[in-house]
Amino acid sequence: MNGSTKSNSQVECALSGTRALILGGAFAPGERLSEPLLAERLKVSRTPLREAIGTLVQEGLVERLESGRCQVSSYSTQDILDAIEVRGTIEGLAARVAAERGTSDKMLAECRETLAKLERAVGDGSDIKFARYVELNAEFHAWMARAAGSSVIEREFERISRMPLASPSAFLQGQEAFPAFHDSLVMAQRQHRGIFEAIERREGARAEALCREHAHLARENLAFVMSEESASRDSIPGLSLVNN
Amino acid sequence: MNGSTKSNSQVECALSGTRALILGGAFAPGERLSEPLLAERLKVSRTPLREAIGTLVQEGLVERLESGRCQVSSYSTQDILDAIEVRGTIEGLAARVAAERGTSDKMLAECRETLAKLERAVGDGSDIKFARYVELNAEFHAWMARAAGSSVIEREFERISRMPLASPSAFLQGQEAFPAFHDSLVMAQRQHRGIFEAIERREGARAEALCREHAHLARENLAFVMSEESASRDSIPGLSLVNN
DNA sequence: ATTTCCAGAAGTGTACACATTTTAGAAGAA
DNA sequence: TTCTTCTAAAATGTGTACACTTCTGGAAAT
Repeated sequence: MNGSTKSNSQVECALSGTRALILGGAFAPGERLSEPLLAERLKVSRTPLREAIGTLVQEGLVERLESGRCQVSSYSTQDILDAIEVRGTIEGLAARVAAERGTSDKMLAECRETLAKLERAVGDGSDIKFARYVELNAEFHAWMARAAGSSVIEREFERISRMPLASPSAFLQGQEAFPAFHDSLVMAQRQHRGIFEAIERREGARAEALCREHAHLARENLAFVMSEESASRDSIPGLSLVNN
Repeated sequence: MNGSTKSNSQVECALSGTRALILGGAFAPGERLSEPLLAERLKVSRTPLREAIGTLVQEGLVERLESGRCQVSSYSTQDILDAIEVRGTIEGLAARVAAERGTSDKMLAECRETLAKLERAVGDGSDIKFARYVELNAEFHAWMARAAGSSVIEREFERISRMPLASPSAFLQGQEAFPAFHDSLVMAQRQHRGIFEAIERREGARAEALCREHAHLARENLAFVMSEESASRDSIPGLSLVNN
C-alpha cells in the first residue's frame, strides 16, 4: 500500500499514509484536513503529521489556507496538461544537455539494456507486459534525468514527476483493456529509441524535440482517460483530484 | 522580494532568519546546523524552527543527512549554471505558452509599462539606476511567468527562482562599479523588448529562444563574478555557498 | 425568512519534556 | 603515534499540554 517504507519513522508513516489517502480519493478535492482526526486515523501524533503535511504542501498535493488550515488540492485538466508539458520541457533539457555534454559509455550501455528489456516487454504489441513496461519506462525516464549529469536538473525532474498525474507512468497503470493504448506504447517505445539515439549521436536539438513530443503522448492519454467514463478513472491514483 | 515579513509568526521568523544567516554567509557550506543553538540565536523555540528547516530543505538551501542532522548546502559553479539554465528553460516555456495561447491586452499593457520604466532606469547606459532596475527586472520576469496563464508554470518558475543565485536578479545587486555590467544591462533590456514583441506577435519559438539567450547573460555574469576576486563576492547573497 | 451575534466546539501554533540516537572526545591498547 | 573502545554530552524525534484563533450552529432581533 504505502510502498516500501525504508524508515519506520513516524514522519514517513504520516507522509506515505496521508499521500495514499489523498491519491486514493479518501478526500474530496478541496476538503479540509483536520490534524487531530488525521493523526488518530494514521496512528501518529500531531508533530510528525504536521511535518508530513508541510511536505505535501510543498509538493502541491495540499494547499494551506490563510487561516492556517489545509485543504486537499484540486486540479483542472489544464493543470495536469501543463504539468506534463513542464515535465516534457525538463526532460528535453536533460536530454539536450546529455547530448551536448556527452554521456559515458557506461551510462549508454545501461540505457541500451533498459531499451532492450522494454522491447521485450512490448513484444509485437499483441501481448504487452504492462507491469514490467511501467517499471522499465520509469527507469528510462530516470536515466535521462541522470544522463544530464546535473544534480540540479535531476532534482527538478524528480520534483515535477512527483506532482500527481505528471509522472512518466501516471496513465499506464490499469490501461491494459484499451487496444488504443497498445499502439500508444509501441509508438512511445519507438520514441525512446529515437531519444537515446539522439543523445548517443550528440544531437541535442533532436533529443530535446523528441522528448517534448514524447510528453505529448502522455497529454493525449490524459485527454483519452478524461473523456472516458470507464472504470479507469478510479484505477489511476490522483485522478479523483481532477475536476473538469 | 519577500523582504518584509507579512506574518509575525514564529515560523516566518525562523524561516527568514535562518535564510538570511545562510545567505549572508554566517555558516560555511557543509556546516552542520544545531537546532537548539539556532533556536536560541533566533529567539524561537525548536518546533517552529524545525518547520522552517524543513522548508529550507525543500528549497535546497539545507541538506538533511542520513543521521537526521542538517547541513548548509554547498554548490559548485556548475550547479548554479545549471540552475540558471533550468530557469531559462522554464521562462522559455512560459513565454512560448504565452505567445501560443495568447495574452490579454491588459497583460500586454502592463508589460509595456514595465518595459518603459526599465528603459527610463537604464537611460542611455551612462547613468543606470541600479536599485530601480533590479526591481523592474524582477517585475518583468514575474510577468512572463504570469503571462503563460498557468499556475503550474508560474509555480515552477517561482520555485527555481528561489534557488540561491538562480533568480533573475541574483547578480545585479552591487555591480554598479563594473562598466562591463552596463553593456550587459543595455543588452538585457533589448532582449526584454524582443521577448515581449515575440509574445505580442504570438511568435512562440522566437520568444522561447530569446528567453534562453537572456538567461545565458546571467550565466556570463556568474562567470564574471566568479573570476573576480573583488568585493562583489561578498555583496551577493549566497555566493559564499559556491565552492569552486 | 433573513441577518446578527454569541458561545461552545474544534483547530492550529507553540513550548517543552523526555526517550532514543548520534557524536565527540578521552582513555587505553597495539 | 595510531587505532579501538567506551562514555558522557549533545542532538534529534516524538508526544502532549495549553494558549489563542477560527469555525459552526443556533438563538435572538429585525
